[in-house]
Amino acid sequence: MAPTTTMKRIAGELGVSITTVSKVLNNREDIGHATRARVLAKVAELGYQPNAVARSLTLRRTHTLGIVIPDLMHSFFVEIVAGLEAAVSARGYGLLLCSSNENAKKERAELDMLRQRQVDGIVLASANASGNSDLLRDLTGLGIEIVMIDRDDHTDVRCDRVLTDDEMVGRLATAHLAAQGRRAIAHITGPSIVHAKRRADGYRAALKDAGIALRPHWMVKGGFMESDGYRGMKKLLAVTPRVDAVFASNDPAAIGAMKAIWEAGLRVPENIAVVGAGDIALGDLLRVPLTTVGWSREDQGRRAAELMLERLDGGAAAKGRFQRVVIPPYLVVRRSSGGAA
Amino acid sequence: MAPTTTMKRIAGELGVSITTVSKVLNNREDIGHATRARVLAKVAELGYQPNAVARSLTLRRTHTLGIVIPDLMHSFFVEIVAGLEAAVSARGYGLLLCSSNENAKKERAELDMLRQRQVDGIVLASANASGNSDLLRDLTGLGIEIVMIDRDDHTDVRCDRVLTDDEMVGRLATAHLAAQGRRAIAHITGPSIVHAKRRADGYRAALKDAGIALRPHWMVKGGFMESDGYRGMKKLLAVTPRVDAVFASNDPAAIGAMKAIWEAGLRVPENIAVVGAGDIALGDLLRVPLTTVGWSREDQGRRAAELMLERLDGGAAAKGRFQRVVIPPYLVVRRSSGGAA
DNA sequence: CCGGTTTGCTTTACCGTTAAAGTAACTTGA
DNA sequence: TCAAGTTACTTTAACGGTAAAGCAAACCGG
Repeated sequence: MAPTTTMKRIAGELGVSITTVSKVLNNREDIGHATRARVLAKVAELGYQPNAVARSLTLRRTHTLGIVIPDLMHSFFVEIVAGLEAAVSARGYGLLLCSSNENAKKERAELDMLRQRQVDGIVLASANASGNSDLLRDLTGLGIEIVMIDRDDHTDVRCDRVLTDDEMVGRLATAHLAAQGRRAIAHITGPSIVHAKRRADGYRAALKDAGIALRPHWMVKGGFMESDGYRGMKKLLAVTPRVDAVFASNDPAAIGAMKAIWEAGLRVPENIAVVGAGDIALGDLLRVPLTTVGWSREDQGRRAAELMLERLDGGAAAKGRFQRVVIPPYLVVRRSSGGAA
Repeated sequence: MAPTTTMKRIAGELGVSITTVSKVLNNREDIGHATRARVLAKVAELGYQPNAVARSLTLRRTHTLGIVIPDLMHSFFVEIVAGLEAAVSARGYGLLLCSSNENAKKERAELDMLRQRQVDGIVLASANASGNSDLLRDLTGLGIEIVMIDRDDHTDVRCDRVLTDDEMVGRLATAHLAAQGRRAIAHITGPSIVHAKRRADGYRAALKDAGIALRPHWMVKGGFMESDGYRGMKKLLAVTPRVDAVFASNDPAAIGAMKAIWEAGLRVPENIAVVGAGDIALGDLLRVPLTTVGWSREDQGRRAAELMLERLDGGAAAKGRFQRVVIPPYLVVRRSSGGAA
């Protein structure tokens, strides 16, 4: 194994002190022209690379961030990670990737791991921060910056947040269906988290704006899984008069709903129009391409990175109030809502 | 900002030496029962967490691995990362995620970054290791273990490899088409890398096994992108007598091929059967579900992790010859090949 | 030509941890 | 009863780097 090139070695071979080498590498003023040149030559000759671990220890900055997401198999989070990674690596930061597997205990373990590794900051896309806000407060107390993705609760954790406007998601989806002339617009709700509740709020608000009275049984309890949408739609199909449109709380649920509709011998969008939310990848390659409301996850990741880096590297000016950045949702019209080619 | 709890602080409050605390935490034998209990109590009281950076510096082990992939937006690599992350975090290792964006220069930069951060090992899913095998040799020379994913070239880099059997991929796809009674089976090749060449070898071998003579023009140059498949199929549609099946070198190319077929007013699989390779996510939600040959990327990531950890933590026994682990491919029959429901 | 400043370097200390060597006090065994 | 362990610690040094203080030699103005 090749001997590692350290500043000590460079200093030794040149007959100067280690500090001199350090100063050259950090562009300090008080080193003479000749010495600087000699050191630089040696550095190039030996291919010296600084040891980031040692550097981190003295500087008390690792230039490393942690990202904790609930599930690596979900394209949703991966897109956030992609946006984050790009922004973060461009600024010379490393990114420690952690998956909590939707499990609060594993999340705790990952957060502890990140703490021990002395990361400068953590971006948290928590499925379930609920149990862990004590830990999060500890972390901020230790000077670890936190940016939360898609979480508007746990307001006792002092951090920036990057989220979408979930009420607008529900509004856009529902208003679009109303604009297509649908009048019996149902909603398969999500799980009991703020996001889903706000989407339902948007649904109700858009119905009202369209002058449609919300009928009983139009809102059925669902969830964020395909099977939830399937079950929810089964229930809706029993409602008379039959609904002519449904807004599912996310895309997987919408896909489940379409399956239930087809099973019942009905057609999408002719009999029932369907709109989802989330704009998942390949959504346009489905048997019936799915109309959905999305927002840029890459932006979400990128903005999270920017907030974080601003706090870490920005001047004192950056240390102001914690921010809530909202990524605006957009409507993607495809065949399932009967709205486009 | 809360004061960080260090061993020094614990030692101070207890009136013992730092080493004593260290020994307790590392379960050394030579500490008395009473002292051990006092230290442990203090550790619990102050919620002490070891500083991994300092630990890494003395131990010369960071318990951190790097993973370098070409593209985070491609589900293929993400699945590998998922398998890797699970295995690695279960063993207490951290994972630094890097994307090379299919760019040899960025890859170099990321590898340098990982070297400076003193990672114990690097898992490399290189789109283009070509230019960087010098760097890779440097890294192994420094004692950084490397595991290459899906790469069988650069044999001068001493490392383990986890790959699939690409010839078998081509064989399975082609033999399946032959088994469906197709006789004019074309192939849209991939880019000029070993993988693609081996898939083409498998294609030729399976044709031979089926007693089909390979006709000129049946093999057209393609690539791994949807547009490559589209263009390749356009060319194939001009061949007479018309082919009745096509094996595309990967799934995106197969999707492109299907689009070209539909544009020509033909049907899949009735007129032309299509098989891809890779088994990308959501492949079964396509307008015509795609028959494909896949292999478990999670396994690939997991096996990479196992090889790596075995080398890092395993006894001397593990330091033997470098291994080539082959992940077996499997056939997924869906509608596009006319083979299933 | 002498006190003070500037220039260009070195010395010392520290970041938080572990390993190796050192050392008292307390057993042993013959 | 005393040399030779054994037990339970402490001291010292090191990992690779940075920051602060120190210090000679050259330079400068009056």
